[in-house]
Amino acid sequence: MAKRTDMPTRTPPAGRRTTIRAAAAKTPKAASAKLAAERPAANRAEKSAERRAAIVAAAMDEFIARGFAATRLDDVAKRAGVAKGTLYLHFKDKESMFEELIRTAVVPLIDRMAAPPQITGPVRDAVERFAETFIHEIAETRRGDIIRLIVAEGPRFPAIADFYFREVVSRGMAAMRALIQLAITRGEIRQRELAQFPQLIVAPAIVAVIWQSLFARHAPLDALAMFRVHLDLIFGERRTA
Amino acid sequence: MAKRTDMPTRTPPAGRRTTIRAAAAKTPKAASAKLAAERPAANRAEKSAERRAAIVAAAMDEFIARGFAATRLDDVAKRAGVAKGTLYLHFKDKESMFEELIRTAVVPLIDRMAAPPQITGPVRDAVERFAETFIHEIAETRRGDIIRLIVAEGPRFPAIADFYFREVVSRGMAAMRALIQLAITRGEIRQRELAQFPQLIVAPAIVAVIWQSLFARHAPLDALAMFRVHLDLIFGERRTA
DNA sequence: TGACAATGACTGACTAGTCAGTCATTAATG
DNA sequence: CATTAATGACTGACTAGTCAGTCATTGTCA
Repeated sequence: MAKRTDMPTRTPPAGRRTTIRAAAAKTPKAASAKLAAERPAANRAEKSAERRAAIVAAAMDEFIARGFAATRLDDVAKRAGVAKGTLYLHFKDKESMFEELIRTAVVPLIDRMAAPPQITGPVRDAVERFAETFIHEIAETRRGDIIRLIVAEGPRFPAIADFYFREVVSRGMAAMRALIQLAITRGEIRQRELAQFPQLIVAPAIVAVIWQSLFARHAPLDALAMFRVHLDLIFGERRTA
Repeated sequence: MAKRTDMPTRTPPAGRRTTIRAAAAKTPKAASAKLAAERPAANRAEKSAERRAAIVAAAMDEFIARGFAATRLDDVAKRAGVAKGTLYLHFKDKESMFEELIRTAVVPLIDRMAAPPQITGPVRDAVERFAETFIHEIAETRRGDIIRLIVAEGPRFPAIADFYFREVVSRGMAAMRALIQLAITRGEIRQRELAQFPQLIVAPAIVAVIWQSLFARHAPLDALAMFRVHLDLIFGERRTA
């Protein structure tokens, strides 16, 4: 396989940067203003957390771009601006790194979904707000790539597929089903069978995510407009917004 | 250690060393012997075609199960019952093998889709027949895994994503759009905007494919029933035929 | 406060494999 | 027997994971 060809903005050779001798007004407690010239105050714990964050970000980029098997930890380290050994101070091995990464990345999804749906008006409005959030913050951002990554690697990482199903899919399905049922009792939705297949509500969003990854360059997709038409199908057409 | 981070249980080395002349002579264990024995009247061209088919089938299994990067050609050869060198008599390298494989596998999709939609009754019936075919022959078979494979590897194989978009997606979209427009003029579909997003028609089918790969074990999905509800949303409810 | 010691985060050369692709040798075919 | 097909041992490039050593930071003491 070809080696890296991109690798934008080569990060400097890590935090060697000794002898900076910044004219920092030394605080009484921390005489550690040497390396901390760049950032205000960074003690050991903070720096470690920063490094970990850098590793996580770098690993995310690489895994998304190449998938699990084709990602080289040397590249992750280089992109994070650390030595390879440092990776192993934060993660047991490549596989744990990958799984932990996915888990971390999925948490925002869960939080977003766990927010109470705010049903102060028509159910359709709640669903539409939900869809706007999803499309704006997931389908059109890097989080969408994570969903694609789960689809791609799920079969080889059952632990990840299980986790995702348990934490996101089944919960989201339950929430959707409740919403559908509410809408049915209110007379907003006529198809009672829809409650059996909450997947139908979110299917266009999933397709939008995939489309953006694979075909955006061929034919850009206005995911939100598409979803609004989809809602018209479910709730019946309506004019005002 | 090294890169033995793969999950699949490594197949044991099996019978090693020594050119086993005797074995090939008596039992149909050896692949070459088997082929020759089963098809007595196989000439060179036929045998070559058979071998190629065996390689294609084996490679498909491996690529689907492991993805491109994690698939070992040694395993493909073993599964196909040929030596590794034989692979290179049929394919230039691993990458060509993968791309050619996808292309080969996608042809049936195209053929299926290219079949004239047979609009002798309501448009809904045509779409429903189409969906039945799709779900029965793709979502519930190995071809569905190929779609997942394209989703998984597409970003790293633009040639494949391009090919798939050109040969399947854009054609399918055009066909769907024509169908929608016909249904609109006939009054079967009310939402005129649907013609702008033919993706909405097939979205549940795509989701079904992904669901089968990832979550079937957690919660089996009756894809056909789901699609019928979906069609009710689009065409309006109707009692079963 | 300044000097020295202890700590442990970080490094990167190195080990122990792995695997795509090659090619000399052997088998099959016509 | 002359070709062509097939084989599988071999090579070399590549990479996950390790670990002995470095040095910035922190703690201690006068």
